[in-house]
Amino acid sequence: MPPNKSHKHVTCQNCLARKDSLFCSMTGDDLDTIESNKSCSYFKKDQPLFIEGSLPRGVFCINDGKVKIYSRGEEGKEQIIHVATSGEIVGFRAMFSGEPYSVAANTLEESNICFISKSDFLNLVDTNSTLRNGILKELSKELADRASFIKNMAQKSVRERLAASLLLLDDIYSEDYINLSREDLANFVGTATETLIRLLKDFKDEGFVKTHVRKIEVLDKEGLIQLAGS
Amino acid sequence: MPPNKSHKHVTCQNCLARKDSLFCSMTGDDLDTIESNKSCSYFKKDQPLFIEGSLPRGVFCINDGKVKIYSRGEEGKEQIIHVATSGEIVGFRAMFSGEPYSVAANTLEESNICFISKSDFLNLVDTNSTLRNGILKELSKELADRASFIKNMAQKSVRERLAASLLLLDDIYSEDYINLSREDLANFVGTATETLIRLLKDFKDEGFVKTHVRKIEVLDKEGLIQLAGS
DNA sequence: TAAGAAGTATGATCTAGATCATTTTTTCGC
DNA sequence: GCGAAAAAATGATCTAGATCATACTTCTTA
Repeated sequence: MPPNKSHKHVTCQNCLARKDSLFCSMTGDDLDTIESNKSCSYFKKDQPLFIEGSLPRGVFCINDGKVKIYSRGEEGKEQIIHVATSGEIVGFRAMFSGEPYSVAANTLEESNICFISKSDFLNLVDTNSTLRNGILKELSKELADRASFIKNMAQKSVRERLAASLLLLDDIYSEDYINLSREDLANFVGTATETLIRLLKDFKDEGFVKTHVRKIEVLDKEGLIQLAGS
Repeated sequence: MPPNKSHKHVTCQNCLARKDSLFCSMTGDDLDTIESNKSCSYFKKDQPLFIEGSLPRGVFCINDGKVKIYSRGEEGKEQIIHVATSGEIVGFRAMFSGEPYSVAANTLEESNICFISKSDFLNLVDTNSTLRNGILKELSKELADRASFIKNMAQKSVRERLAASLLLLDDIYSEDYINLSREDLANFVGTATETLIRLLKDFKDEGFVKTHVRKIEVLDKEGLIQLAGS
């Protein structure tokens, strides 16, 4: 029986996730404003935060849980762009572009997620230059990440990409085992589910990972780094 | 004989490219500051603006010409992420992230490009909120573009990607024919040069494009849109 | 706790596209 | 304008990985 996360109200002041987030340096006053205007909800597994094409009303702040950011191709196949975890703020890109969401976001597991309205968030960004600089920095880093994502997609084999993805996910899941369905993992790596399953089996046989039913334990980081290449 | 662009000094005030750029709304004072601090140079074809891993000293503002933004894979193969044209400001991502360039930039043809130092640029961003918002918007849009780039890479065939790329480049080269080497085009589409050449031949046979030696004229936009899919 | 559904696994087959080799065309420095 | 070198084109071959079919396992929930 998994620990029941269910709903619990977390105040911004006490939010443990905040220290890892863009809001880490937020001062008393700003924090109070957000705290009194935010709403906090419990999400079950695989619930949408927003869908592709809809208009953003605010940003989501992950207190606890995991969220996949993805885009759906013509035949409905998802490409997962990012897996967000506690402390991350999701959906602020569309806040600035003024355009509808170009991606969708769903919870990957039970999660506690707060919501801050567009106006509250934009006010904050406008008045708090530390936050603003943090956001510029964050956007820039993501842009760099995506450039290398594109390069890997174009030039690396599925085997190499799987190794790189497992390392990345191992970081995101930190002390836990990686907990994604084979299909989600395939959609992150950018391959067919069957291919992913076969390669994962190879990785097991070669001692890089161990599976606990659907969860994946990384055994040999060094080996995977080797395999993933530059 | 191509028109000789060679060096010409352009003032920010008279810069025709500015109206399409992030600097479009810049006011007299800010403009004067930049004008007196910028430097303006003529670049020959295939000269680097900056290389992967080096530290940024400022941003580049394309007055006239084309610049490829790319990243090099293990075996040296380039993945072109973006082709920048007049009015675009190149290299401002790394300005905010505080990290070395994660990509490189080279001219694709003779170009006139101005340089604005890091401190001048950051000052401007800090004091000019219109510019700042423009930059946030621009970063966000690029992030969305790259998400769809990733999806296309993962899910579309080379044929579909070539169609999409030609449409994109046709826009960038606006009134001119697309002018990229087959190798650069292949590195943009994310395929082998031979494969690109073969597919381009198919496109010629099917009447979508016409080639003028190395230059490519798009004949049937609608057809390419059809082919490129969503 | 049983049955259905969803997820995982494996096998067989097929092809888009990479790779290597060679020829032809274009470009560019002298 | 000429010769070398780079770029473009074409042909032959090979394989990573997609797709389709089916079976097995693990979750759900009645």
